[in-house]
Amino acid sequence: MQDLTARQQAILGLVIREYVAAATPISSKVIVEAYGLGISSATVRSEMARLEEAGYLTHPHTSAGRVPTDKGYRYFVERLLGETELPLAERRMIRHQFHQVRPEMDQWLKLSASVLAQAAQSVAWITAPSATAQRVFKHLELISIRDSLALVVLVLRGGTVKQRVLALPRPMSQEELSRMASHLNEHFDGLTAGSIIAEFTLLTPLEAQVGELVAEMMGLLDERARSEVYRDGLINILQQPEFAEGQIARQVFGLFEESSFLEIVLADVLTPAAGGVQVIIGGEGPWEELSDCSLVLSRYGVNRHATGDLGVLGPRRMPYRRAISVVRYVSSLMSELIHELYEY
Amino acid sequence: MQDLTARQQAILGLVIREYVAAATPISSKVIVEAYGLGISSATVRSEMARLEEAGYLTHPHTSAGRVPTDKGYRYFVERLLGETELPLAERRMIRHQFHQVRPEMDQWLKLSASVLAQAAQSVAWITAPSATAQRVFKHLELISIRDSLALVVLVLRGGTVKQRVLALPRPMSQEELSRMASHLNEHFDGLTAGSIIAEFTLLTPLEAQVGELVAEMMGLLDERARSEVYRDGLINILQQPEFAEGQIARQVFGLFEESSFLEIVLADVLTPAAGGVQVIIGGEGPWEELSDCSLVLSRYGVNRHATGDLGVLGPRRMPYRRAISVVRYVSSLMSELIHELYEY
DNA sequence: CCTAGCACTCTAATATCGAGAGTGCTAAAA
DNA sequence: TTTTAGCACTCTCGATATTAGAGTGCTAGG
Repeated sequence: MQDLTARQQAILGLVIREYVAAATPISSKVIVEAYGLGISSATVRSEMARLEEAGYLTHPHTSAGRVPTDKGYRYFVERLLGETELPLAERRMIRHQFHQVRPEMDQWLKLSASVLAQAAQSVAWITAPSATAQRVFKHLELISIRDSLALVVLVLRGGTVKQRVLALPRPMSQEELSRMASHLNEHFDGLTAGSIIAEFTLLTPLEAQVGELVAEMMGLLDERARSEVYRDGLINILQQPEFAEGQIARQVFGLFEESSFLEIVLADVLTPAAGGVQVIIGGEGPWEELSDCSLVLSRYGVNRHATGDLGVLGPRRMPYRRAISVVRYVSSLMSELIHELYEY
Repeated sequence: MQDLTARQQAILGLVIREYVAAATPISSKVIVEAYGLGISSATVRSEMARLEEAGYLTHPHTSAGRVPTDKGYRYFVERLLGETELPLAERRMIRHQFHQVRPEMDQWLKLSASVLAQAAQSVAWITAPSATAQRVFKHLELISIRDSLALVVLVLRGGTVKQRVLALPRPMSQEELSRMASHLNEHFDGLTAGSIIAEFTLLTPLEAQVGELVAEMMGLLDERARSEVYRDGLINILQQPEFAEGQIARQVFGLFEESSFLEIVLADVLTPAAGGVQVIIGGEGPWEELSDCSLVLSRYGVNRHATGDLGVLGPRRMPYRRAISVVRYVSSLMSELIHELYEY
């Protein structure tokens, strides 16, 4: 396909801008009235006809205005977006919010989802960062909850903390538990889950049992973290006129709630091009049910150590520039925070 | 109002049953065809007319079937419900699910919401149990995450565990931290948040700083827990024909997402009659937006120690018997689990 | 007191119609 | 060659009319 003229680009851009705002097919008249290009509606019409021929616009029916096609949106996203960095004021505000909350991962995740949803006026989600590197034991603590119930607190190198309740075979005092913990700390220091299991021969049966739990916690981290998805702005999608009739909304909703769907997105789309912001427009993705939706997503985190995914989902008629900006910014902010937290 | 005859009760019950199932006004014909009472449709009609006169049924318009009023539902819930215990098989299944997950509060809460939503085919929510009794310090652990960042793990009497990251004024080794922790454990053992603050004069500035954090964690527990609400089944409400048009669904949705709303429910409704299952039908509650919804809710937990709230929200046309059964059962199950956990 | 029968009412679905918005084309103007 | 004014044409959308039928209320007879 040969490229569009500057005027065609302008018109395509304006049609998209208007359509995103109005959610109704855009006529040539609207274009000339709203943005006085120095041309008449007839000229706009003929340009529109050419854009339609080239596949960037389409017609719901003969006497209706124009609507962008997937190809049109795609061109817009790739060629006409211009500056996509979030304005400084907004960056400041978001950053400020992050400094307001307690410096803990779940707070950040919740806030990320909220910021994304708010800024893009779409549904937003973010997965907890999961380690892509081998997990390494750092410290273990055993705390008596009551007679034969103890709390295992596990700290990994990098600062991840996990806790789990352990039923003891017999009542044990805090002193006993502390002794056992310090013994295990000596043994396990700097080891991975696999090597911990190899140590079992040197331990008492009870210690081995704790070790097994520890290894399990280390191993399970990834799966568990992956299933931890924070969502926000579900209500936003109901506001959109394309989902006014519950039918479609319900479908999307269901698909989105299903956690497996997100895993597939990650696997299929994000892995190849980790880092940048990905945009999936309407039917481009392999999901029938999402053919009326667009996704803007990105991977965040520190490569080879801890990464997660985040993004927003909205109608095809999405404010792409805004969505891309905010996804990019939140993604980089989260990466930064993780970097700080892990202090590599 | 004088009481209904047995036949009127039967007809009222059948109308409600049918209406709940069909979501469409119920005619006299349907009643005699579906449930052959030994009477004709004309008789049913005249009984219906009397029920309408008495305020239990209503007419959308002259030539439509009957629909229950709030008063009709109320009568049904209070007088016609019969056995409301969940069938044994179902109780077993639910209990089994609870024994499948890890014995941790957040797992239970998540599962509760899911079970409620599933069983009542409605939106379900549950708040984390928050202590109504004074919190008492049990144990503290300080774990080095990296140079000048430590993890504070706090265990309260009763088994609640909370963790928080603490920025240290200078780098400290694990040994130093452990020493400080054991020192603080001696000082704080068995104290409440208030008494902990009184101890500060006997401590080093750094220890006092940790103590302050601990006191804050103890004090904040309630508020924090209250804001922790688990939801499930949001999709179910979209299935209901009364919410087919996004408008109303959106309203309810928004109200429900707003956490403040739940607090009000708790305060207004549950406090007076803690324990039993409460049913709020349609416009009975003070919320304009929920005039088309019904709530079935209950408080769970161990009185004066730790209680939370749970419930389901659905259209007025709700399967009350089922909803009440499952709310009651899950509530009692959670109470039991908490009781076990706290082992009073 | 119950029921069969019937007139009456109101909805919901379908068809019809006209207004208006918007296009595509053409012929003239730039 | 490109732009524009003008106009015929098309199609949707909302309003109105029409109709079928579901369901009631009433009455009179069992």
